[in-house]
Amino acid sequence: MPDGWRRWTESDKVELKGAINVADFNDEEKLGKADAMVRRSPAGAPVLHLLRWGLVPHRSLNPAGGPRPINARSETVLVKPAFRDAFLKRWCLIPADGFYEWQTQEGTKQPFFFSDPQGQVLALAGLWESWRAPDGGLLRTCCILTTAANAQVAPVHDRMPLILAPRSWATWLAGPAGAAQALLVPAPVAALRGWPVSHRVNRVAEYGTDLMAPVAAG
DNA sequence: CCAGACGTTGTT
DNA sequence: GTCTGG
DNA sequence: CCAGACGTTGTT
DNA sequence: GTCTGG
Repeated sequence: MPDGWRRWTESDKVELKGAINVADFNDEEKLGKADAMVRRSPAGAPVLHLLRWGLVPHRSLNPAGGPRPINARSETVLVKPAFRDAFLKRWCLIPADGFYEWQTQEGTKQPFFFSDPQGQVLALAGLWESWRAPDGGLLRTCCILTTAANAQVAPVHDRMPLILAPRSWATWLAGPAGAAQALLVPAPVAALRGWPVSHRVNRVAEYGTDLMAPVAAG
């Protein structure tokens, strides 16, 4: 592992909240001073840094008003103006205990939580942008890449985050010009486990690891 | 050329 | 900024 | 994605 | 029904 790197630790897991949740990533009190994401530094060495959830394009006039996409399709990221520049220059890894997907069943939506079978924190492939505020401050934002669901997630939903195994982290952060293109694929089938969770997860105000707890479906 | 959009998920 | 649509 | 709102006046 | 906010 290169200088400046470290694996996600248990404290990361605690501080970084459970899974992808917009409210969490935008709530500075909940995030505290935790560094939420790994990104590549200008010098090339990966560093931990806080990025805010929801990509604000560099050209944005009003970050509060315009779209702030939280997902970018890996299949089209290179040809979409909104993502192309970030895809070519600004990569990050976004730690998450897991992610939620919703299964549509006869008019209802059942949320599921997916995570690493050994409970390790996942690294999601992300892009980031830097936006210069009128007062001179920088707003750094990010989004994740999505890909087709693997065989485990597919029964629930046809899309899922792009998950990178530790051995691929360096390649991703080195940039998609090279082998990173090959990383834009669904996770291996054995890489995830999933179960139904409470509908409480639907409320962005709800927060905490208890949202990941298994419940009976329905 | 200019004007206007620029993203994803989902789909009863 | 850069792409698409007209 | 889901939850929750769904308005107007005036001002810069 | 459709839009915005999180």
